[in-house]
Amino acid sequence: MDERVPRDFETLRATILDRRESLPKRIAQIAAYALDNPDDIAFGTAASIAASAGVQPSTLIRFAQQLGFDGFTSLQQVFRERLRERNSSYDERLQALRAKADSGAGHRAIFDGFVAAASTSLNDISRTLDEAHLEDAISLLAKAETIYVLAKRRSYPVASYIAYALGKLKIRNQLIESAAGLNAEMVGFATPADAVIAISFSPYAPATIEEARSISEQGVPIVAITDSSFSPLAQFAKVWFEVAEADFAGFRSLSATMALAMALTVGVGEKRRDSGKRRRG
Amino acid sequence: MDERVPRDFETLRATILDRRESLPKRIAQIAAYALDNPDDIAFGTAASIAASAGVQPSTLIRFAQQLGFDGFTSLQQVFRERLRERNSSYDERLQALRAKADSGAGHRAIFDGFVAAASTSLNDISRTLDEAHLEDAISLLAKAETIYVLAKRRSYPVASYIAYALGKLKIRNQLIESAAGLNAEMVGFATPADAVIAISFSPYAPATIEEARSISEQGVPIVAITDSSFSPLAQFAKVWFEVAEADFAGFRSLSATMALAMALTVGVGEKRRDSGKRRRG
DNA sequence: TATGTATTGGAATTATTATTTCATATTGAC
DNA sequence: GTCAATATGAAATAATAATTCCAATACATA
Repeated sequence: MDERVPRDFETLRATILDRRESLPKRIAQIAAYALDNPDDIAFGTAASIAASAGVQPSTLIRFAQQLGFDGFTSLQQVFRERLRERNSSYDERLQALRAKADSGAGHRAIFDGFVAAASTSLNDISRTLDEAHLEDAISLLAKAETIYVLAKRRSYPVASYIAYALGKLKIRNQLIESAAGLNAEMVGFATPADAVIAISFSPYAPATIEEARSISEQGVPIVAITDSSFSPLAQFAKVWFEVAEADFAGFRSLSATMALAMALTVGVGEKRRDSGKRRRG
Repeated sequence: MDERVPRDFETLRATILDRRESLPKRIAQIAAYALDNPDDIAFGTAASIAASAGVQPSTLIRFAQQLGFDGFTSLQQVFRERLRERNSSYDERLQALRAKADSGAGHRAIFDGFVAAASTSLNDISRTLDEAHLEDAISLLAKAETIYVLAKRRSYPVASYIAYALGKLKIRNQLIESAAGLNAEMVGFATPADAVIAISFSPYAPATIEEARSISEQGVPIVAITDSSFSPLAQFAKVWFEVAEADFAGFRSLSATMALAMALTVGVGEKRRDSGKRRRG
């Protein structure tokens, strides 16, 4: 028999979702209950679970068998394993990660190091983010006709994600790429009715700074994401955010910057939807 | 009787620690085991736990009774409740944040949501990453003459960061961009001596899949980062990673993918340096 | 509508597991 | 060293829980 039994929760979940349509009524009922209340499956007895889900214990067993398990008990193992793996608290794990990464034990340690750096950065930013700045930045950007997105090198991935997200939200935007010498002209099109998101970290890419200066001289408001108050970007910006990313193996995390970037993007999307409603309503 | 039975894990833990000195030998043994392996207590049977701890089942029951429980079963409830709460905290927090953001509770909630999604994703991946796959992927990539990086749309920011990092590490690489119809030719240059990092998540960009297929038919080994075993990328890949990113407000986090991408990149850098040393030394 | 097939409910059966019991061992006080 | 009190081991027993079975029902097909 090539019947492949799901051994981890995610596979199991996918399998259930996949077959959902073809399941008999009562089996589907217990399937839905299982995905909605995985903890109950992990700890309950066949009888108690069946009762909560409104079916007979035998149905529960048939459900398990239909998925390839030989009974309820082995299905339950998967749900228990899931809980087991989520066990240790976040801080404990982070601490363990740091220790392991420091001890330099193979490639897993490298990975752990990046995870730890990302987590640290996220922690930091959620502590230090200035809410008023966030509101200001979003208001400013929401009013813009076109949002220009300006970033090079290390910050470029963030810019490209912003551009992608703005596009999906149907917000007009222009990514200022460094393909040719066309940037200067592109920047020249911006007017005070537009706005810029500029991202740059030390060592600041000279092109980014130059373009930011030039665009701000045209009276275009800038929202900057950068790493210190000494950053040249901070001087040109109407609103700026200080984001401290932890680094590992010479590369800084992008996770905090990404989170902020997405909050700005989605925030602008929401603000536009709201004010659109208000204007129309 | 004013015998106060600990109802939550922390109280229980404190109680045990408090009485540690005065407990009989075997009871102390099971007490230590319980605090060291709380998960085993939560999921095991009296017999299996007793065996692991090196005592008789009856001792386990006596231990429970000494703490004021009326048997092993009620002691076990406390250990199960602990897991239940731990587990729900993250998912529930994310869920709560989503609800809060939906209800239009300010932009800070959106930001918090993205931070939580990123944290959750990092949490997940550091739990589920397969170390052997990581080693395989790094070995494979370290041997490549040129590393091609293939990703579109949502995954593109990751690809661009990989390309940036590879460049800084002086590792020859080629980002397959979608600027023009040149991709097909670019892909055509790859040989079995090269390698590909391909990244794609559901809904898989057709271009990515097509290019991955064609490049794998040329015998170029592929390392894929994708989101499920059903992904078409998984079929073409020599090594593939399953990364589950949490989403918020319709946008998935990239943090886990980024961490993995950086680990691959830096891992390849280290491996090359090492084997370079060996060759020269 | 008739007929075979798949699904379901509920009780009987089997299994697993917790608990109790009792014989034995250990410990500490005198 | 002896005695009493306490602790422990091992197996018997009780309890709980999973599974199976069969009759009843719903469902689809001709």
